[in-house]
Amino acid sequence: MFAPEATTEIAAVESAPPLIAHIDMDAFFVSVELLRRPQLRGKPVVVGGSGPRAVVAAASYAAREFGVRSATAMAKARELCPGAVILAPDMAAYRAASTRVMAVLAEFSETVEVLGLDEAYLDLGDCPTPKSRARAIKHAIRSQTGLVCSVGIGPNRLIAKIASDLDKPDGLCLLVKERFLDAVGERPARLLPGIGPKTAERIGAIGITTVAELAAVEFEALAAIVGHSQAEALRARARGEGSAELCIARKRKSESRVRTFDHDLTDPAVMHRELTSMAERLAADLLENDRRGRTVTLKIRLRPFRTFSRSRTLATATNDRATITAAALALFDEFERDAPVRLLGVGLAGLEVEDENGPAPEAAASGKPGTRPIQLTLVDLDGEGRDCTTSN
DNA sequence: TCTGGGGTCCTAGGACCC
DNA sequence: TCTGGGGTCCTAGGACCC
Repeated sequence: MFAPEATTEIAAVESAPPLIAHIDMDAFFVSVELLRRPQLRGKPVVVGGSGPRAVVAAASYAAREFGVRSATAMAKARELCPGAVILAPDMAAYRAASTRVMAVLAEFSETVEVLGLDEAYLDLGDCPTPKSRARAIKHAIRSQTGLVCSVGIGPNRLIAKIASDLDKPDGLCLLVKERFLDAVGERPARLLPGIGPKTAERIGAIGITTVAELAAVEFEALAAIVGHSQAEALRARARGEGSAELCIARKRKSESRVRTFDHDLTDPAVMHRELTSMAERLAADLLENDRRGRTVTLKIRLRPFRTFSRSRTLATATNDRATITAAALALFDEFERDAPVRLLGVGLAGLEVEDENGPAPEAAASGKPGTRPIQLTLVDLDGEGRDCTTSN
């Protein structure tokens, strides 16, 4: 179905839109652990914390057969699968493995959008033989890292992502737009990214449970329950419509540290200590990367599970330890608690990047002193650093 | 499913300005 | 002056994703 080399260009113009591949590592954290513990292959293995409130970070396929999934409470996971081997997360190892995987992907395309540690989109352009390209990618990842992935190929990000999920693990699936509803129309609408438990329940209330039903729903009926804007987005997704633009240099917009306590806290002095410690770690990391932000956010979760946030925007961006700590403690002291505290967190939003070229664009635009403000502003307008979130 | 940690985007109301 | 409309910023909460 794909044109031979000589007519590639014509084929691309006529029918073949640029193709996107979605690469999704299979049971990533577990698979990294298995590299150094090969004797556990095929067994139920769970990566997760050990505290009373820990959850599963990753489960092997053998463990999934017992009903253990990501985000299952560890206590529940042990109950479901008493024979599971439980391993503590080793994020440094997973980050290192992720870096190796992404390096392999970079050999195949200049345009790679990394999403988290275990996923990426890759622009295949008008590749005439996308399936053999995908096989080559899978083979390279396996031979260079020892890890297995699933690849989905489609005309846009949405279809590529869904395709990568259809054939897991070790999958390879190419899905064209025309066949989208044939392939997933009868599947639950929950399959679509952006439809979580709440939205699934809401649309279920008007009788929509499958992708095909969502694709065919009368617009006003859908808009009445999820709003016009979301209705538009959901229906488009159900029809396989989506963007094919990748963003290779996303800028982080906020950074935070949160902690759920093994036992709920009631002593304000202890909470002050915890907040101070988180604010200091946050500030240290921001300082190390030369990032500053203006809005300090306090996150607080009360027993049993009520979550609140309070924020304050400062006059200028900062990464100063004392400033962030003082703002977080002030927000905390102003908050009226009526129950013990399960979680506390400190965040900084509205981040600017201060890289080697000079101050962040905001600072440059507002006339603050900097080394080379004009160059940076220009680079940022049309360079790779362009913020792509607006073009989606 | 007694529910982690680190993110993103969206919505909605109020303040404030012109 | 009894009262418009648009734009932007800030705050809080919700939903979702990996």
